[in-house]
Amino acid sequence: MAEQFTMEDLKKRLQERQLKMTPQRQIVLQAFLDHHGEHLSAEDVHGILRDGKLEIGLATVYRSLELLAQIGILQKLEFGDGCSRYELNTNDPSHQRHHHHHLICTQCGKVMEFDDDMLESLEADITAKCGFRIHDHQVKFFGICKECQEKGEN
Amino acid sequence: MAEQFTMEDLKKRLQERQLKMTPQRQIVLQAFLDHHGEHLSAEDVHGILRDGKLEIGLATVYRSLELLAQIGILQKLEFGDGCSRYELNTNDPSHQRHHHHHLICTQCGKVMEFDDDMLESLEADITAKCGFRIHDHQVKFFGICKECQEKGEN
DNA sequence: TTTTCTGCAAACGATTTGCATACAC
DNA sequence: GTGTATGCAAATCGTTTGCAGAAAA
Repeated sequence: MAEQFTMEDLKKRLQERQLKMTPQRQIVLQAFLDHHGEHLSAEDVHGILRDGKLEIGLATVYRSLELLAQIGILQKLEFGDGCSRYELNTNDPSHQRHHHHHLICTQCGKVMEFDDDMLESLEADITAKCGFRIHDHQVKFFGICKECQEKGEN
Repeated sequence: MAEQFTMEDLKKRLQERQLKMTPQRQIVLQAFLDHHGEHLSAEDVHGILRDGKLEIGLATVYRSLELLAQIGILQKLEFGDGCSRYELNTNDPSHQRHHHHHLICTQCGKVMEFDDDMLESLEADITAKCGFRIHDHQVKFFGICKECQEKGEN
């Protein structure tokens, strides 16, 4: 079963790599825990923390996001809106990756999610044919969301 | 059968939209025809044209790339290397999209391609469940390419 | 105490924009 | 001729970096 990351998980992963547990790294993770399921940019995180009266330098936000992605707690995403976004990974003890794809509406820009693990067979196929050892995949679908379709019918 | 775009295709698509056929737009398309299968950035295209003694402003390259993508001749790609890249679409008269996925080596940064049209069933599934009308998809696989695996074994 | 981290401000690089001129139609 | 496109340079915006001081281990 997929679970959420805790501060303890963060501490453990940092210690394993001789990295330090700092309040800044904690509050960046906290922002994602408080905004579960959202795709936050560095500016988003900075604003969320600022609103919560938690001061942090923007450069530190950038550094923390990259670090949290490197140690597997966050996933870096590119939706083509001019900035990198991140989402919380699932903390799955069985090491099974839990995948969802992103549905990007080309009209209103909304990003929805769709759960699916159907690409594993495709990955096996690619490895067999190309010798490419796959660690991860990202799938983006572009189209028009239900709401925009309904608006367009008027 | 998938075919290449020609200058006539470009002219036709421009005229359909009251846009003008200019030498700059032609040479940008020509750069992609001469570098079939490559993923070119704005700087790449600018350099290719400059090497061919074809002067063009960098801003015009950016504007042409965006325009060619909008009229369906190019496909915009994001590989997370800090710049947008474009590749030539296939000009398929039967309107069947011809898909390939990108395999990105996280070690050497090389981008390979893998032909596959297996996501159509997944698209139908998404449309049925979410009412999202899909126009296109992009799939990126991250992993280690064959060569980097062999180097790592030493 | 030693090493790493933070915050600030400056630097950076890709991309966009304003505007006068040039060109396609 | 009319409206659009180009080229240039300046502006913009997300992101990175150098460095001195602060904090974790």
